[in-house]
Amino acid sequence: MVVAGRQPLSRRRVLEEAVRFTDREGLEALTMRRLGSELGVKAMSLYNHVPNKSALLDGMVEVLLGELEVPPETHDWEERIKEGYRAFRRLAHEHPNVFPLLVNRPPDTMDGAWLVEELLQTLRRAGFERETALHAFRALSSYAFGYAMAEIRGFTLEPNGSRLGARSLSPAEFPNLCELAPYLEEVDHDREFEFGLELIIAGMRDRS
Amino acid sequence: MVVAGRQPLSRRRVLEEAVRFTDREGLEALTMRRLGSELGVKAMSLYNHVPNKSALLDGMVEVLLGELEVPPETHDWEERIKEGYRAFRRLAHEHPNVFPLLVNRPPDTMDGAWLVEELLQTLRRAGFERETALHAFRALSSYAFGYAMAEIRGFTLEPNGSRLGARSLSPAEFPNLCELAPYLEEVDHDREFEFGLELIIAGMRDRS
DNA sequence: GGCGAGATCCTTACGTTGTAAATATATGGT
DNA sequence: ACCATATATTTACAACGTAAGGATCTCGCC
Repeated sequence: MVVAGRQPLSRRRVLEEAVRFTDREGLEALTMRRLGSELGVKAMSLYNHVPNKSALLDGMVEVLLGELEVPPETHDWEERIKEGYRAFRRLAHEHPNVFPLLVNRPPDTMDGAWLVEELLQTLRRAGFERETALHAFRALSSYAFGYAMAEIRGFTLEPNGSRLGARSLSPAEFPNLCELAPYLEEVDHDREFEFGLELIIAGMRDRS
Repeated sequence: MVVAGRQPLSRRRVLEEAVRFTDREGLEALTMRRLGSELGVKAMSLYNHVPNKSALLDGMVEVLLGELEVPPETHDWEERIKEGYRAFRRLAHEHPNVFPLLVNRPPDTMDGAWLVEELLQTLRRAGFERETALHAFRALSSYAFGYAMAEIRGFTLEPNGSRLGARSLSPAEFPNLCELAPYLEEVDHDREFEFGLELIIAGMRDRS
């Protein structure tokens, strides 16, 4: 007799739990044993649904990109482009510990391809020619990815460590940095992201 | 009597060998034992010069940024900005296996701060006000970092896997992507990077 | 109802990893 | 010559990914 028979494990359930768990505990806490126990199962059981850990991580990226919302068509190409990258950045906010997996594993899923297709189409319809559209697309993508990663892990170039926090730099040597120090932490990232997006699109406007 | 007494190990020597080794063999091949043996020493000896592996990686980032060439002043702010980010991107090319460490460990070194200071100064002198300069700086940095990472590890959004290489997408569903498929691989990245840089700077030009 | 096959899960075990602890060796100042 | 300090080694441990083999569950078919 079954009380509340544990619903059978499946690839999807494993992947989704992996994402949930990683959101909660961080990537380096994600081990096969830990994930197994989270699902009420021993580590080796996971190998029935996933060939190895690397494939597990791939699958998590798949789940991540599955949540990507491709924006509906609009008459305004600029707004559509922006919406697309906003949705991309939103992924980083919703899954800050999973998003960085994109660094090591460019996706193999259709979900990412859909967004790309829509963005490229939007650019082509806006009048950009083939290669210009590709270059612009990649500029925007690099920016959006770089910015989202910076929000999660810190800006790569800025000294934000404890040892060298901007307030310990001598204002004589680093006047501009020190002048900005108070702002560095409390910037409204939504606005800042929009600023950069607008910057690039303004540059494109000149060309179309 | 000393034949060719092994020069004494030191933090610098450890870090530099770690970078050299990682350049050659990749990040996941870098283990304490392996690095030790590369230096003619057992793993535990390294702990005399580095408190743990995480600190070793931090040190490698330090070495990486130490190679950053801050461009000399010019009268042309646009050119100076470009030179700065070119130098940053060059790091990725010279140490493709070390550069990605920047993702997890924003630097604690002065070397990075120098570039930031120079870039901010250049922007201020070009007439941008404080916060605009910061936003623009971050837009450029995000772009440059995102692009460099994409060169190393693949563009995050583009389907470039084996399963889903662009040529296996149906042209009916993905006309724009398929149309571009032949170009995706053989783009001149130098040119493309410059294109994006110019795009952002053009956007800034409108504002100053 | 019962049986057999395939899917699912568990146990055990192995090699590797980072690193703590204790020990040994070399070096340099007095 | 001697000792303090810095450096190197040995040994050991817990945690990791996962191979191999055995146990158990599930479900279609007689």
